Formats: sequence, structure tokens, C-alpha cells
Amino acid sequence: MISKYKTVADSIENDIQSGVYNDVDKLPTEDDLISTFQVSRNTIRKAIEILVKKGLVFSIQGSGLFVRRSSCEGCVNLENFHGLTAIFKDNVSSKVIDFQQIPANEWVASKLNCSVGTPIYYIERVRYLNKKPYVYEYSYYNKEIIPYLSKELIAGSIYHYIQEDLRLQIGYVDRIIFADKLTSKQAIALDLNEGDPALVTHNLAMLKSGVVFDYSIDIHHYKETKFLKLANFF
Amino acid sequence: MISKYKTVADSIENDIQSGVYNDVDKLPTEDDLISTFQVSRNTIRKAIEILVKKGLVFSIQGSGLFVRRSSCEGCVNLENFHGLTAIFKDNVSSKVIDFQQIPANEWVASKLNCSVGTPIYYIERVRYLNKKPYVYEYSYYNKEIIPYLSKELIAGSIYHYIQEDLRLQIGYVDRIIFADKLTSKQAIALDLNEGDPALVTHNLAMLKSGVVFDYSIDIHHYKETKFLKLANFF
DNA sequence: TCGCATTTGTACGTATGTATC
DNA sequence: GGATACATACGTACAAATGCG
Repeated sequence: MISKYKTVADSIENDIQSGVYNDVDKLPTEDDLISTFQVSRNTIRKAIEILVKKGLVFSIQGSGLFVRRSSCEGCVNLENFHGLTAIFKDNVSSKVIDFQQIPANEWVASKLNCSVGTPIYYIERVRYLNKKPYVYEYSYYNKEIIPYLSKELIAGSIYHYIQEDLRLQIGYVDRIIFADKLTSKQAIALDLNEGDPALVTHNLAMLKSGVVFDYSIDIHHYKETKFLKLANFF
Repeated sequence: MISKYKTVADSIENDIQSGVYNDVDKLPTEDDLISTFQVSRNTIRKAIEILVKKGLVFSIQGSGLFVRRSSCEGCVNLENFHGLTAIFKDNVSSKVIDFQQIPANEWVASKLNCSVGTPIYYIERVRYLNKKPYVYEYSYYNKEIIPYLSKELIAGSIYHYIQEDLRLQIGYVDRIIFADKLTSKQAIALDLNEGDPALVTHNLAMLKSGVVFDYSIDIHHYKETKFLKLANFF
């Protein structure tokens, strides 16, 4: 089931990315888009809303809809962050440091909102972007939600596997972002020095039903990682 | 001009914050809210949408609307970040390190999207939360947009002044987030050591018309600052 | 300065689809 | 399977901001 407004949003986004509006920065009016796509005004407005949320466009009442140019080279846009491979594709590779099945202890259980003893996949891996170390990652997956993971699967994109193969719908991700010092093990893996800065995120991922399936800690290479957050006031 | 959906959103948010739904976590259905607030379904849905964007609630088709509990103590929610004082109120204080009016050089002009030589307010200040150093801040304001700033004003909340006194509508903020090492001057001001980590943001603030009025660099105390990013997939 | 056309924003109504319970 | 509840999609009318003559 694919909705009209998503189709329209994708189509407009595609036009923006391929440079259709590069000269003018101004998109067609809502009425124009209505006749182009042959849908109602609400549907057009809902599509535009998605693009606004993604930080691709902004609108001015009485004036029009404009391209929002703010991309920062190599930045990760927090608004549509669906995992590393979704953005960087084939440039991402991974090295698995540790992979085992463990029972949830108190701490993991509190994070994953499950009972102590629940079977958990624990994964520790280093991920590379263009062969350069990018992030050191510790993940805990609830096996009751994600019943099977293998060393081959986790060498690639776990999120892709969850969405495309398991057909589960990811709904929400809570992400806490801060800076910290690298431990010696992390420093070696990232080709930095112990005590150097790290951009750290703690991530809690939920399905659309609100069920928590993943808790992970990402230790980012501070020279390689920049996040982009495009905020709209209202 | 205050819209109905914002009024409804504020009212529901208020109820959530004051713990009305603490027992159940489940909010009234759309139909209930329609009869409570005596507005149309679209208006209710638009209000809910705001709360979803703020990360306060999430909805499950066929089931209902639920409170999203994910607040992290002392975290700054990137979704509704309108400046430090807006969140922490009277617990914020500032020390002005430098304040002067300068003509824009090439670099500033490129950031503020103005011509070289445009009068600029340059401000350097340390901001404290509960008397503890929180962030070292460098700001550049376009004087053509913000015509007057004084040492007294910048000791408080500049954003509050812009919105309440100048009656300008802030529209968008682009924020680049990364980690870096502290310089010795920053370290002294933040009561840390040179080379310690810092959570850094580069911020570009625009009015609703898209006009850039502020570029600032925030060097956050890495032990005190945590950002919270609540993402919704769609 | 004023007025009008254009364009987006708000608000209402209705019908139908789809997921949950 | 039926009732409930949210999601999508169509329509209309008027308000508010912008831009041009």
C-alpha cells in the first residue's frame, strides 16, 4: 500500500535532487502541482509537508515554495537517518568484533523494555566509510522481535534486513547525542588516540507499534562525522 | 492571530506535562477530542501532528494515541530548541567576553549571505546553567536585520528579544553538530582542560522569509550537554 | 498609498480505506 | 466478523501575506 502523497513527495524530491529547480529555487505553485499530479490540494500539501520536514523546501505564505539549500558535504541529516548504508550505500563496510546471544541483564532489560533473561543478540562492530573507520558500534537486539541474525547479515545493513526481509515497520528512533573521550580499544579501532573526542549517540529504535527492538551505542570518529539538524519553527 | 490547532496542541501538551495521562499513557480518541474542543477532525489531527513532531506522543492506527516517554533528564530536545533560556529559564546566566560592531569579512558574509562590509554585531560569551559553565558561544548578527543590541541585552536571551521586542518571526535553524577538541581559552572558560572533548554546533538562523540573521558557533561542555533527537519514520 | 490578483494558511465537511481489538 | 479508531483523499470556503500595478 503506497499512498498518493508519498508518491508525489518522492517525485518532487527527485526533481529537486536532479536539479530541475536549480536556476530559480522556486517550485511550482500548489495549483500547478495539483494539475500536474491530478490530486487534491490536501494531498499536495501533505506531500509538501514531508519535504518541509526533511528540510528540502520551505514555503512563504503569499509568495511560494522554495528550495532550502543547506546541505553540508558529508553531513548526516538527522531527519532522514535510516542507517548508514541507506545514505552512503556501497561505500560502507563493516568488521564484526563480537557477536553472541546473551540473556538480558538488568541494564539491557531496562533499555529494551523487556524482562531480565530475554534472549538478546549482542553485536560489536566497526563500520567503515570509504575504507576509513567511521563508527564503533555496540548493539543489543531483542531476539523475540528479531528472531534471527547471522554473522553474514550483521556484516551488512541490519536495518535493511529488518525492513525488507522481515517486513517490519520501523516507527521511531530516540537518539541522545553528546561528546565523550575515547577508550583505548575504541581509539585503536578508529585510528585515533585514547582520550581523543568522540561524537557519541545512544539510540533506541522502536517499531510502529512502539515495541523496542534495538538499543545501540555509536562512537563516531570525531573528524569524520557531522550531523545536520534542520529545525522548523512553528 | 492564533490558530485553533495551536491552541488545541498547547492544551493537550499542557495536560500531558501536568500528568493527566500518567496512569494510562493513552490519550482520548480523535472523536473524543473533537467533542471536547468543538473543532473539526482535521484541526484535531493537525494539533496531534505537532505533538508527534515534538516527540510527545505517537499514534497507532486502529489503536489510539499514546504518550511517548523518552525524556532524558537535562537533555536539550533538538525538536523544540528555541534557545537556552526558553528551556532552562532563570537558571541561565551569561558572561560577555567580547562585544563589538564589525564590518563583515568574506567568511562572515558567506555565512550570513550578505555583502562584505555589512555591519555585524560580534558577540563572544560564556553561558552558565545553575552557575556551572555550559557553553562558550561565538555569534554574528546581521545589524541590517537586528538593528540594535546592547551589552545589557546580550547578557540575557537574544532570541527572546528578537521575537518579543522586535516582533520578528524566526523560521528555520540549520544546525551542524560534531565533536572537537577544546582550545586553551575555551577550556579555561568551561573549567576543563585543553584538548578535552567538546560538543560543537554551527548554527544558521533564518526568519520566516528565509533571511539569515544569525550565525553562531556553540562550544558545549561535554559533560553537561546532551541533545535529544526524536525521529519519526514515514 | 491603495487596491487587486496571486499564493499559501486555516478550518470545515464527507467518504472510504485499513489496522487493531 | 463486527466495532472501533486512525489514515488517506476528495471537496469547499475564507483568511492572511505577498507582490505588482
